[in-house]
Amino acid sequence: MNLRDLRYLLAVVEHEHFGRAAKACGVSQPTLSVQIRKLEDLIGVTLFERSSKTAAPTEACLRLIGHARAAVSAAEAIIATARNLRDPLSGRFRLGIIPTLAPYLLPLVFAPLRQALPQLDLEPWEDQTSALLERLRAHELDAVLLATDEDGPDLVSLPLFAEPFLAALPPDHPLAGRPEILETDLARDILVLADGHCLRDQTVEACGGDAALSGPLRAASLPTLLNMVAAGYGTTLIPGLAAGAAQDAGIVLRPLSTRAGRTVRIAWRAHYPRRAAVEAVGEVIAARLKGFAQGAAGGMV
Amino acid sequence: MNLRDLRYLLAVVEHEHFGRAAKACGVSQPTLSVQIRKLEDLIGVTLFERSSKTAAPTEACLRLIGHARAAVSAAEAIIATARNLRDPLSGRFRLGIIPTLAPYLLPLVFAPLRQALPQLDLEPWEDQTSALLERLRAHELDAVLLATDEDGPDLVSLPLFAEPFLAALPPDHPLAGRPEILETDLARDILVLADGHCLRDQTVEACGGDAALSGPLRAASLPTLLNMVAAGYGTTLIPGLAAGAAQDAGIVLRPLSTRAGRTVRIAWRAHYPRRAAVEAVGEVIAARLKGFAQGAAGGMV
DNA sequence: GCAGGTTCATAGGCATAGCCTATCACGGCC
DNA sequence: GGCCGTGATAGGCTATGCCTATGAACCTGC
Repeated sequence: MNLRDLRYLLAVVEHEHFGRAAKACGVSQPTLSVQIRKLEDLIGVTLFERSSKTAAPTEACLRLIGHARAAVSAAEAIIATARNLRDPLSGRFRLGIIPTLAPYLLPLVFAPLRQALPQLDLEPWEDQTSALLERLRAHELDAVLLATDEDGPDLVSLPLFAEPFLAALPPDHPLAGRPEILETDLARDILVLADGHCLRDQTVEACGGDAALSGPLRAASLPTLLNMVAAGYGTTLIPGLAAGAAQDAGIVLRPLSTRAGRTVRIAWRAHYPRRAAVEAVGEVIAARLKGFAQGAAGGMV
Repeated sequence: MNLRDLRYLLAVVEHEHFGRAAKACGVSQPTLSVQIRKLEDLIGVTLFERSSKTAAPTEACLRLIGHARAAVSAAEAIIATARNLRDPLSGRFRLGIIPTLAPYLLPLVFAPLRQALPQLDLEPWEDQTSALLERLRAHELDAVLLATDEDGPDLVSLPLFAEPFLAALPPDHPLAGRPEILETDLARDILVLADGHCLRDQTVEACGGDAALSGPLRAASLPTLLNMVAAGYGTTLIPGLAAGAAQDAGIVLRPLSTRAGRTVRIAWRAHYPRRAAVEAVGEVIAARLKGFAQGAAGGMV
């Protein structure tokens, strides 16, 4: 059976006349006659009582056309729905973001994204890098924002902006008077995040290995870590976008003499079909953060 | 768009794998790939994210498959419904019957019809010949039972049984003593039905023209006419099947010396597709009435 | 009663859509 | 690097759907 046949059927039911129905369908009358006959043979039911005057739908035909109408309109609904879905810059877009980035980046980019991509229904999802990559590979996310470097050949990514690290010190810390800090000087009393946070590993690496990181404290989140630093438990490195929050907590920030930092990327599956959406989102974020790397040293965005 | 394509689409959604979906559809994998690709081109939406591992439905695809399922199941409903409608001996059957026949014939044939054609949903419709033919031609009836001879080339008919006329007399009528009656002897005080009843015209004709039919009374129905005869207003001819009712009314019945009568036929449109149903109904009625012409002279069925 | 205009059905020819097999291209995995 | 898996592509065949032309049945009007 064919949707075309059902359209023919409905046309003949409507016109009760093969010739006029054929004209309405844009085909010749013989075409319609043959196709209707085939349909009758297929379903084993005579659909029309033909005479030299007219083609009257049989009782059986009238019982069937409800279903025929349903099939045809469902097909039309597919076309109509597809038309709305056609724009890759519209629809749901599930974006994974790491926890050390989300609370500081989202407030900056939410409004610009809404303005630049009004049809895109952005759904942020916050989790650590490995969990995000798992969800991305499972098609549960459309793209992720990461601060790490590699994720495998099945994914591709685009760098968005560079984010410098800053030394975060309690106000009364011995190093607080210096204009810049050397990371290795922090190692003595540095505090880090819990396992799984990429920022933890980057902090450890910047400070020259994990030898000194023996403290019992592993902050579950960056805000907690900032509070601990403010309370004088130790020092840490923070990503530049968190500078505002750190200063609000009463923490002294100093640039690193090495200018160490991390690069934030947007990553997605290599086969993901809405690449245009990913790139548009990335572009808006990159534009909003343009020049951030320079300005961030002063603690501003 | 084609229902086949939608079936392919649903199969790939279900299996998330072109090869297995192809096997499920009974076609080759390239066939499926090409058709899905065409569908994507047609609706302008990427339906699957292909990789070397699997074919994952896109968000847009998942929004569309509801409609696709609706279309496919509507098509299947057509097939299923058609299967039930396929038997011409099932379904509604609207049978028109003339008023001088309906009340006497229906009680005889209703049970046999129910038994012989249990799937046939018989709907009797009582009206005079011309109205019945009009409804029949308008496809509002499937067949009609008539006692006249001709109805035009667009209709065909089949004789079912012969029904003799009987002379109906008040018990105290001068002719009541005779064993048989000559129709022309009835003409003096004969009563007839209202215009439109075929029995009226047949009575007039049997009694030798309308010369004597000057009475003001034109009974609207046969039971009324019987009551008038029983009350001594005059005589009449009745169809054999009404013998029982006439005797119950206290009327004397006598055979006609000419053995005049009428033939009851079933008629239907020449193009009517359920000829088998018409013939089956006719056959049951004819079988029930077999031998009636002989027995009817004695007032029995 | 027969010509002319309906109706739908049929026949023959043509284009193409759909299918198959064979093969390619890519990626993952020993 | 070879091997298996995935889906995509190419070429050839067939069936199907379409057209025009024609036929058969029927009505209508002269």
